[in-house]
Amino acid sequence: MRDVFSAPKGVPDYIPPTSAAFAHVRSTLTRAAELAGYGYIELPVFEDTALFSRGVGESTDVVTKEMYTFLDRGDRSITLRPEGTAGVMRAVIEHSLDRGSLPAKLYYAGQFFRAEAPQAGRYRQFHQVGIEAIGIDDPALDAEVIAVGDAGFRAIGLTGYRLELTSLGDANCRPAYRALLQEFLAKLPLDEATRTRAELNPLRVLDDKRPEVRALVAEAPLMVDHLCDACREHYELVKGYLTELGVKFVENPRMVRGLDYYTKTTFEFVHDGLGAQSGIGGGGRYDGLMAQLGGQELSGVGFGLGVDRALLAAQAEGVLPEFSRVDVIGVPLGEAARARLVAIAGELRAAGVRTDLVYGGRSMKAGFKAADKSGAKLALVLGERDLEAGNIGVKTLATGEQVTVPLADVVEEVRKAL
RNA sequence: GUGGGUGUAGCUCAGUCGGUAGAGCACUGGGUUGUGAUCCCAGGUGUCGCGGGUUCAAGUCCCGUCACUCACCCCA
Repeated sequence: MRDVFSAPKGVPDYIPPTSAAFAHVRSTLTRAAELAGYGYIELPVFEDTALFSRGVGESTDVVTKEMYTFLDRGDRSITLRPEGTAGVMRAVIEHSLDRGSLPAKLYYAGQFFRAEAPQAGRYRQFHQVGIEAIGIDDPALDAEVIAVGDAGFRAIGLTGYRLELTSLGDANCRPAYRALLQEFLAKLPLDEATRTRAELNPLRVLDDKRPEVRALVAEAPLMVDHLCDACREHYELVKGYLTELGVKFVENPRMVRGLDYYTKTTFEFVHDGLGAQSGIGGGGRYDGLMAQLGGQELSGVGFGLGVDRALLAAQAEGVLPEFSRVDVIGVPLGEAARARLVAIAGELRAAGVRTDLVYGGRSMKAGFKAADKSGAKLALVLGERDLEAGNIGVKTLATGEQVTVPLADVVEEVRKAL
């Protein structure tokens, strides 16, 4: 084999026909956001490194060991965005969207980057569709955000996932709980790495997958049992609204997210058909983030949905439709016919019909093979005899039926037959 | 960063006891002059991941290395 270039480690290429399914999944998710009144925001894929270290949190793995960070030509520290919320908050503050009508409801779609060891469903460049509702702390908004994610996955056709929900408390009640949990964890015979994690972010120990650790923390105190009155009421209301919305959920009081900014409502969409990387989306409310990034003291709520993983889930469930790239393909017999079909293809495209031609002066048989493989519904067959008669053949490839129509009417006839 | 698995044609893979590499699919052309999917015929490619070692002889055995992959960790 020749020495050819390959894509960087852990970076997926999506090529036809899979790329059509990928685009479909992404647009289905963004459509769900649009249906709830979220406006599109287009942001850079790199930002000031400090935006993420301060926004996402210094104690997270994302910041400590997974960021693509480099110095640009002006010796500024730049980082390829590892998640979407910090950038949205930066833009909201910079453009004073928080001074307008609230909540500011925004959605985005694009690439994100984390330098992890790749494995099934985990890439170094991955795609997310995300939404953020900023500026109002209303449990109904939490429920809306969750429902939008759920609606997006449903619209793709997914059914094999569950929504896990919990509350992480807020600045009033979490510090006390955190101390309580740390006290509990300090008494356990944990290995060194886990002990370090217990100091840095004790909640994360509750989410450990190793059976021996799970057993150790089985009796650990849980945040949901130590919520302050305000957080408890908020959580109860979110659950009530979700029920109103018909969104099913299960409570998972041990759920922890990888980003430090979450408070109160926190959720994750988990799919069982994907192997180890089972989270297809997640999010929650973040009370302190905007102030942390130099903005007002305003709360927000949002999610990030994994497009790559949603695609894997859809493939695993077998719910993706077939995607064709063209509707009509012209099969020319001879030079004069080719010239005429080139013109007809232009007319059809202008009329909104996806049209391709068989190129390369191939034989009739090869032409029809190519037409068959194109996935087109109709083939336009044109030869010298038809030209003289002023006709063209319109063939339905699936059935083999062919009708002859006047050349002058071809666009109209094609549109009728599609 | 830590473990396991796998590297042979564009793809999926076979290759026995060491004897200089095969199948299917895909692709292209043809099967009588204007009709595809089935069928038949024909056509091509490999530094057997890479580097060393053992041997008369290595895809096959040994060592190293790289890549891919799955899992841990973490997460979309």
